[in-house]
Amino acid sequence: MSGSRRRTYSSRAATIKDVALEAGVSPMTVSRMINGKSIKLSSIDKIKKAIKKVDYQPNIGARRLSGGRTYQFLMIFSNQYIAYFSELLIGSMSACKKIGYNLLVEGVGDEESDKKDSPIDYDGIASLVDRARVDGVILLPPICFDPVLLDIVRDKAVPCVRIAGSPARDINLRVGCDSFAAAYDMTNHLISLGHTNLAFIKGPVNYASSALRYEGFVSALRDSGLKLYDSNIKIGNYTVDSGLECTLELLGQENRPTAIFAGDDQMAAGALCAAQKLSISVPEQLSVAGFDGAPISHSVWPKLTTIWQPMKTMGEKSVELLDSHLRQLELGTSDNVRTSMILDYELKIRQSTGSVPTTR
Amino acid sequence: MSGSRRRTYSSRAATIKDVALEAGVSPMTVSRMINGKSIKLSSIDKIKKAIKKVDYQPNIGARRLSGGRTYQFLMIFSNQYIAYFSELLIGSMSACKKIGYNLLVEGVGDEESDKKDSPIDYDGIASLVDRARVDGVILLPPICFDPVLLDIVRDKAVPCVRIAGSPARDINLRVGCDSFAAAYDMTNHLISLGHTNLAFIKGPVNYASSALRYEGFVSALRDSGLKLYDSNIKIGNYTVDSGLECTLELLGQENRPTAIFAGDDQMAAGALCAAQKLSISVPEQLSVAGFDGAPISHSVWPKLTTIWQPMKTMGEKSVELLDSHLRQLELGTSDNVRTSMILDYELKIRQSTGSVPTTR
DNA sequence: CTGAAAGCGCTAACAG
DNA sequence: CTGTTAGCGCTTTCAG
Repeated sequence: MSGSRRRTYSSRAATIKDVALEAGVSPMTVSRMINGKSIKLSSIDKIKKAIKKVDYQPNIGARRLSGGRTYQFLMIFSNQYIAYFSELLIGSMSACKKIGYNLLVEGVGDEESDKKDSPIDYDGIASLVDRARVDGVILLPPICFDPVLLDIVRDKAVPCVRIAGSPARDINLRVGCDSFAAAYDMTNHLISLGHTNLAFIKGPVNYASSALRYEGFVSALRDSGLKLYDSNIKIGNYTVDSGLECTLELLGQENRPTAIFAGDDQMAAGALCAAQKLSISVPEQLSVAGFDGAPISHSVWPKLTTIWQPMKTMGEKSVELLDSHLRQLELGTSDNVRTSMILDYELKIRQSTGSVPTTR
Repeated sequence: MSGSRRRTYSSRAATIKDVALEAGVSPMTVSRMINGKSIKLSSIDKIKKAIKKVDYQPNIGARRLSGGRTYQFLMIFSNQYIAYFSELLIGSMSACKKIGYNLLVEGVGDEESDKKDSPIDYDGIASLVDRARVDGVILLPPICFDPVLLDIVRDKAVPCVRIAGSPARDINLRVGCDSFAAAYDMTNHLISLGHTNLAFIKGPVNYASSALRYEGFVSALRDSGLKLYDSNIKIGNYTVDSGLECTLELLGQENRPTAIFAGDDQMAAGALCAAQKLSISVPEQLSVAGFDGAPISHSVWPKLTTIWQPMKTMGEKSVELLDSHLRQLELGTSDNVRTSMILDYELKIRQSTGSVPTTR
């Protein structure tokens, strides 16, 4: 008969009491120390040693139960882009696990039809985005541009980090890449290949990222003294089909472009489809570039030249940012500063871009 | 002055007490009901209604603190297929949320190179797959076929559900689709289009799903009295590149097939690439079919005819299966039965398959 | 089959 | 700066 009280499993994990006993202080002092509250004289060392000695790890369950925090973060994403964000999700989950947090994930928007104007269940979200339920919110693009959602977050006054290419509204926390610079770089790559007649497929006009990417394109053109034809600007909606249609239009005109820079990889894949339909070979007769480094970018042929973004890291950083913000809030450290964490992107040159065709 | 006691935030979340009050029973009865313990007379209905009315959701922290369970499930997947499983992941997460569980997600295998034989960190996994840490494990393909992993799970004696097309080893819980039937159906679709010279690209030989899909293909051929040429069977590894290579070989031979059925959508996409490379138009000169209904299947052109599987539902069901198994264990209900939950697939006929070419 | 009592590990509130 | 007290929401005893 094993004399264990409850679980048949191994020995009980160390608690704050064990640490207190070992260090010769009260449990409360240990608790404060762990939470970085006010300062203790010299006992700080004793406690640290005690923690190590008994191998103490806080019990989230208990913390959540007693403290004001929920130890939960909520990530909100658009169903439409779920496959694209899986890496980011994994990154956030692993970061959460590290700091003893739980990650809730909520998809919004209609999965079947993205035709409708606003299929977002704002009320449902509002009930989730609440300090009583979560300590913080992570907003993924493109819903991080949604004004209604932004209002909800501000009204609920819950800490929030946006994963986006630009600052916005009242949300101070952000992690992202420099979309402008990335688009600028990509455009220069195209220009360095000899292209002078470039086209751009923008994303939806209400997404800030679309604008930034477009601006980067325009700036690079301007800085190289190249002309930008109005007819070379199309607007898609980040879907393969829209990329296909826009490209069909682009290639149907006289003096058609020799390089198409799509605002994202989906549309770039669509551009590839269009080229195929018209029997225009890529990259020999047409260069196509994407943006995002999405899985699809290496599932098509030719593989897409694109801007790769560190999705996993972005997921991790967003959680860490939220956590450190929370700590500062707790300590009362003033923290009304905008914090943007800008990560490095990578220009991935693959097979979909090449020199400008010589035969005209 | 708002009279709230602790948090300045909105109203407190519903507890078991609220439910008890609403239903007119003691909290204990509610607790028992939630845990499926012994049966209550008629109050079972009242409690159910009360739960809905007050919008009650169990507090994991509290449960974990008092009970012997960890209220955590662990999902293990292969990094390589992360994008494909995002839907499944979301399904599992939402199911977990519903039953008050926390979902841990662990990716295994090298992300960069899938060349190495076995880049799986078995020791790391072993320390996670432990009753003391998680109440159950969900194994995704293809790692759910990994013998070492299967051994670990059995040794740790932790409840486990596999998402797979076939039963295996000592793991009793499974959710999946009937891969054999699906492949059989797809093959018949191809045959009904008039094709008589069909090829198949198998997945890795050590995956049970590969074998089943192949068997379905072979059976359909046999049942239609069609001949199967050895040269029309190729083996890929579920990547675009392997699909491309296999197809190149397939189309390079004399008397080449008019339809290619790839074991998954990635390889089917590769087949499309190969056709494009050889200027063979799909579906006019060649039909291509995939399997999985992965995101990529509608990102390519022409869109892939494929077998769609209800990934989200599979994710949900896997959690529910684990949960009900746990309940039965707790109740002492004998439960050494194999439980397979087989979900419906759908044959999605899209643009990559068509009638057999008339011009030969 | 049901209820009451106790306690899981931790932290907010209040004293010292 | 520190300790005491109480209680978070739930489940495990243990009585009815």
